[in-house]
Amino acid sequence: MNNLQSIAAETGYSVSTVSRVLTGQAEKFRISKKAIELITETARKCNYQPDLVAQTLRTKKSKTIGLLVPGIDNPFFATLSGIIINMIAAKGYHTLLADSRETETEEQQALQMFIARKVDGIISVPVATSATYLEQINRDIPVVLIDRHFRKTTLPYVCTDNYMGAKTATEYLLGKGYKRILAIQGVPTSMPNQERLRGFKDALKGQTVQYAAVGDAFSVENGHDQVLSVFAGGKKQYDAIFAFSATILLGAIDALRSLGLKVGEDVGIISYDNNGFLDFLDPAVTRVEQPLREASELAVDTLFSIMEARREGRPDPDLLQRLIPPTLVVRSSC
Amino acid sequence: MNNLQSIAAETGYSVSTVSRVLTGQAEKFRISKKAIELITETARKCNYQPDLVAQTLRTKKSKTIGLLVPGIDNPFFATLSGIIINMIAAKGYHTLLADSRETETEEQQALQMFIARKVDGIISVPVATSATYLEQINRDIPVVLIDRHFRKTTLPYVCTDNYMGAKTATEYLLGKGYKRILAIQGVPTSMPNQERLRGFKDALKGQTVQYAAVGDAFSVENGHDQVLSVFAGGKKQYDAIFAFSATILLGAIDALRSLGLKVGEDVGIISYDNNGFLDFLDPAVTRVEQPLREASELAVDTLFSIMEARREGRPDPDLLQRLIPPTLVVRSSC
DNA sequence: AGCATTTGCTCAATCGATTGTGCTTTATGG
DNA sequence: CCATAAAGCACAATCGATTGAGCAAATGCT
Repeated sequence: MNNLQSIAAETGYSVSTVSRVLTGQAEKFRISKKAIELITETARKCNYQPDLVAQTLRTKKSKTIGLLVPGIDNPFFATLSGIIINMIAAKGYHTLLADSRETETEEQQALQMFIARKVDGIISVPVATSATYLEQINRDIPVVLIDRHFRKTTLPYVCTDNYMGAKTATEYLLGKGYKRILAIQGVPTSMPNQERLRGFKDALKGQTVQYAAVGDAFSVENGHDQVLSVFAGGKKQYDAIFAFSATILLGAIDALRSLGLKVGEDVGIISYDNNGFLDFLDPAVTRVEQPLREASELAVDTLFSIMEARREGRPDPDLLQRLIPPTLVVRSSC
Repeated sequence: MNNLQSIAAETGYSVSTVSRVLTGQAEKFRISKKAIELITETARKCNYQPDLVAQTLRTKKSKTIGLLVPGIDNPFFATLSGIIINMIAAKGYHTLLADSRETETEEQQALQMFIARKVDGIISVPVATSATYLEQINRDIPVVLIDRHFRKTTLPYVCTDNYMGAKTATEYLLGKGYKRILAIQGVPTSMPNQERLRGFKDALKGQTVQYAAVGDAFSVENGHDQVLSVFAGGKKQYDAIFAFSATILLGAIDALRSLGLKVGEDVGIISYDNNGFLDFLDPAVTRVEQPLREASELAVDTLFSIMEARREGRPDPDLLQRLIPPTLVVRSSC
């Protein structure tokens, strides 16, 4: 055993005294210097580590954050998770990571699990189409959304301005003189996708440009399949492609090559997402980069400030619902 | 409230009876059909969810696995984590993810945390140079190593055969007629790196080939810096480069380009790691791919079978220490 | 000396589950 | 009709911490 009881027995003090010493409440309860020293020392030499489970049960604080993403196998979310996990660790908290795999039921299960495990806060890339469930959870456990949000919600979120990003990208294509533009989109129900689509279409308003938007997933296959079916028969239907994610981009490039079309020459291409690899493709891919680190930091800080406010009985800080502007990184693919 | 007590009050039965019914031990304790139905029904309509923290405290089983990687921001480990997390989820378990950031102290802290949180098992990509600490933990909590292992250890592990992979890659380069080969390595203390280096050197034994191994991290910067300093002054010191990871590869390519050297023509290049992007570089990169999914599956299954054996008081199953052979994926970069 | 205060600690309840033991009540057998 | 067994459930301890309340001894004050 290595618990309060054993230390109490060892030192001759009671469990409560030991507890108060080791939680730093010694002076508040007027524990003698002698007791403090003896207890601290025995704890050290026994290498005592408090049982976090018991602590959680008693205090209702687990020092754990639940992180929920829709697909950890997607490099975008893997990167995002990595950043967030390290920021959480820097605050002395731990992370329970769950993957909803783009499905609402798995999302709900994960959230239930978070609750049952008494996480102190939740950071989520939501999949559901309605905010109500998360808003309800937020009454008990602070929730901050990242990357995706709901149109009207009382939940705080930090996303990048997908509308603006897509609009900028599209306008860039127009400025380059492209006249027939194909957008390949990701999950249509997700807010980033909807916003990118809106930005794409708005940029094209009033322009004499042929365009279309196809696709349904942030995946390599989707990019591949859409290009194959749209360019079927070797017709050069479009002179530019706007890929809504790097994964889509890869699939699209692959398909273009298999059709014998030269990327950047026959078909200009522009992408969304950050990915170090994009600079190493030939041609290097012009893209809309999202400030992931900044967004993550804002989200994590917001979550912790809400947690702190609630701990102290204060009202939640001002509702943060921020759209961070992305950056157009110009290379040579269009 | 939404606990056993409230359901007990609601139904008029005692907490213990409710517990036994809801944990499926009804017949074992001869609970009447009437009681079973009433309790099950009330639990359902109250949407009762057992408190996993309390359950863990009492049973010492958390249904949680601790996953420890040395750098979640590295795409390789991000992918690996993603695969493992989903496999763990499929078994009905949850994942606590920690990042040791290649440092032994952070690794130890994470492991301490796993213990304090009563994880049922640990999957780790170890950073420490000695196995003793992990072996000690393994006496209480099953530990399975993945990707990295220790030379002599009683711990089960699933790694890819890095020696063979590097040897094969190097022999491939030799077969192509390269005479001056530069290896850029990653973390020198890590077993995969040591094995790759060994394979590299063994392949060169008895060959009239000039070679060197430089570098110290699985990072883009390392690849970049090593190439710059080795090729300093525009001299074409080596006609081929063996990058020990995809990240190193990127840095190297970047540096080569900045020096005006054509990848694949002036300098042949071969890499380690799987990464979908490698096929899209120009030229597509010849590489040693590791069967990550297979390795993960083996590791997870092994962990769970050990957990099961111990639960039932059986001895651990046969010690699994497997090196899975990697695959050489031939493209056009050398 | 006598009372109040401070010091230094212990007791015991509590969080929400699980589980060994034991107590009624009803059924069974002879 | 009584003994025994089985059925059906409740009691209370337990996991390892935290925490409000309270008690005895030491000290201060007049």
